[in-house]
Amino acid sequence: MITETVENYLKALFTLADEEGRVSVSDLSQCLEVSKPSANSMAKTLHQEGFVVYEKYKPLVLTKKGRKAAALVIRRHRLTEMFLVEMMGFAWDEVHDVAEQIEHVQAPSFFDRMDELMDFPKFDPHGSPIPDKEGNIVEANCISLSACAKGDKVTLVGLAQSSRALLQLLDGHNIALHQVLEVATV
Amino acid sequence: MITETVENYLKALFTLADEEGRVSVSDLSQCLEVSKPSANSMAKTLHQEGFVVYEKYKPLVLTKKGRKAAALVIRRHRLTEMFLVEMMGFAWDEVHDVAEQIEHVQAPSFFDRMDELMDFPKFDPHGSPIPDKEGNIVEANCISLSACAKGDKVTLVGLAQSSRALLQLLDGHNIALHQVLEVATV
DNA sequence: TATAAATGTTTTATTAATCTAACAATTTAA
DNA sequence: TTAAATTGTTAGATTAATAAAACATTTATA
Repeated sequence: MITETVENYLKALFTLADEEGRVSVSDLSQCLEVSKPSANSMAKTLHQEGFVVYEKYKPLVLTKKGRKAAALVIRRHRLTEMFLVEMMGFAWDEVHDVAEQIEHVQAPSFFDRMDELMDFPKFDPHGSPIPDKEGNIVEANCISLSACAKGDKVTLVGLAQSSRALLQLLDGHNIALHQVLEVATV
Repeated sequence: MITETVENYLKALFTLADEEGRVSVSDLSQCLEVSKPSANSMAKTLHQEGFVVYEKYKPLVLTKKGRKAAALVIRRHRLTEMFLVEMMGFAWDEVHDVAEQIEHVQAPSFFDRMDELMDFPKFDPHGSPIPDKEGNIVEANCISLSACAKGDKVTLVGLAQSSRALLQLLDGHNIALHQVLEVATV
């Protein structure tokens, strides 16, 4: 059975690999706040289990199996976040830590039921796409704020990061998802 | 921080201690399906942490601290079971395993919100009392079926065990909680 | 009460995950 | 192209939880 720790490493790999596809042991260790030897040792384990391709002194690359496993953890995380907000009345800046724990629950029917009760949402409360049951994830159809020009009228559909600080900052300015905004400065 | 394993031992102790108050290492190991050396070793740990009184060759007895900690795990378990049934549409024989996992989530607000959304239920879907936030648990105001006489009209308010088999047997006879029944044989 | 059965304990070992310290390889920059 | 910095690895130890084997104690029974 896949351990909680392995699931966390996979999730980190998936997130870090977003651009490059390749993740250094150093980045991995930093992201998870563990020592480099820990990340190194897990790299070997993940390679043995077929979740990553890994050779000494080379960065890690998720295999198809690893990518799918990671996407399914992220699916559970984002479904949970959405459930906490939509069905349980939590604010979008309160759900991360709880979801971080619930994502490891081994009970497909639990997440299926959440999904159903919410009528199969496609995005989480921060606008991030929810992978489907096969681990497929849709590319967000959007442009980043830095690519906008002054005066552009845009709809906020997602956040690249969703740290508590950022979420609360947006709250403070009464900015929420799906709102139409005008770019004031570049 | 109290580990998941410790929480499971405490829960077992609380349940087994129901009558006697004293729990043998053997019973504990059987209940949790671990070896006797494992249970023995945990007995020492729990004693060191002040959750039980334990002396070599003597049965374990929960301290006040241990009883409270155990009751709070059971509170989370039963709140979760109730939530799964009342708010998520699960059947009463489907909730045990999921609750077994979710009970370990470290997020008081999550359980508080459940409690609130259900309007502070006092019993779980099997009629077992839900301990309050201080770990106090009400004694069920009921008599056991074996103490009934033929012809007695009774209301089913709880189950001493809630194994899947029993729950499904009751389902098969269309017997549910809070139903008025007549004792047919003694 | 002597013996068998049950129960409890110690010792030793394993596994997963982690760390520190020391060392090796690679990359960057002078 | 050598030196410094960064990055990666190995070796050795620790912690929590577990179990098997061997032994000790307690309890039950003949």
